[in-house]
Amino acid sequence: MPDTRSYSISDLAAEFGVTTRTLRFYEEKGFLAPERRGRVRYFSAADRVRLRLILRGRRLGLSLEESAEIIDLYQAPEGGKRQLTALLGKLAERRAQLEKQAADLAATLADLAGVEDACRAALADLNPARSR
Amino acid sequence: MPDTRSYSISDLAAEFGVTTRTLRFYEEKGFLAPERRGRVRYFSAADRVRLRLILRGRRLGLSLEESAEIIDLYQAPEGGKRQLTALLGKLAERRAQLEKQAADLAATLADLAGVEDACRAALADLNPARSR
DNA sequence: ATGTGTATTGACGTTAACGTCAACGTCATT
DNA sequence: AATGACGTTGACGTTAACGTCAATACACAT
Repeated sequence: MPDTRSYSISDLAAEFGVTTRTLRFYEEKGFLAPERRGRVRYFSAADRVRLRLILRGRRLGLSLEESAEIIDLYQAPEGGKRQLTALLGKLAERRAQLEKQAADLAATLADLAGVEDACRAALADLNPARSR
Repeated sequence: MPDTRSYSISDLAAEFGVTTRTLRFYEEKGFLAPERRGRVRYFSAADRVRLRLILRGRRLGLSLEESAEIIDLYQAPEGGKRQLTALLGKLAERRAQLEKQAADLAATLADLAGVEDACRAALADLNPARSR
């Protein structure tokens, strides 16, 4: 069974720690497309996954546009040689960017680790009794 | 010699690929504090390093405030036990956030790698002659 | 003296990503 | 019939991080 359950707007909002306004905004901008019965929104499991990915992108500092573009790549292994080659190009671009970001991240973490060490050393110096 | 050279605003802008407006904005907000002779700005090597760190933070999706806070941590291993402990707390927070980001990044890269594989497979399928 | 280049300070404009109302409908309870 | 809980659509407000002028200053070369 393909998980036929649906989620209300406040279900999803609560689960992911965003406001309903955010979800309506995402729909308005085309980043989400929940089913509509009357005016009411019903989010599917697929919508939920998509939201999760969008928020992951957000935590990475990507714009909603960028997140959406990447997510669309996930669904795209179709088309002729031309399309596939173009897709590979886009993937390479993204990968390069994300890998640069990973490098920046590693550098920052290393810097913080350095400070943390110095900090512990200073603390130990300050209280030589119970070192460790 | 402690690298006594100084940089003009457009020097730095060109080197880091930002506009002079950006640098003035950073000063206005207190993220940079170049020397002033008359009205003209002279950026030191230290200013340059700080800018580099700010931009690194920016690439990570941090706000300027956040970058500045982190950078200030770098200069902070001073003060009494109370200060040091507080600093360690902040460092732990930051590290947690950045490590979550690293996880998100890894997941995204893995997803992209999956698409890339599928894409290559599709291409190979499409042209069985010269595989590899 | 006139231009050319680089610097400055306002000051208003812009975009993304929502926040914050207001005004309203619907359904289940009380 | 009224109260709440949840949903809806506008529509205007907000913040960060600059962009985009305009007007001005200063140094130097022609």
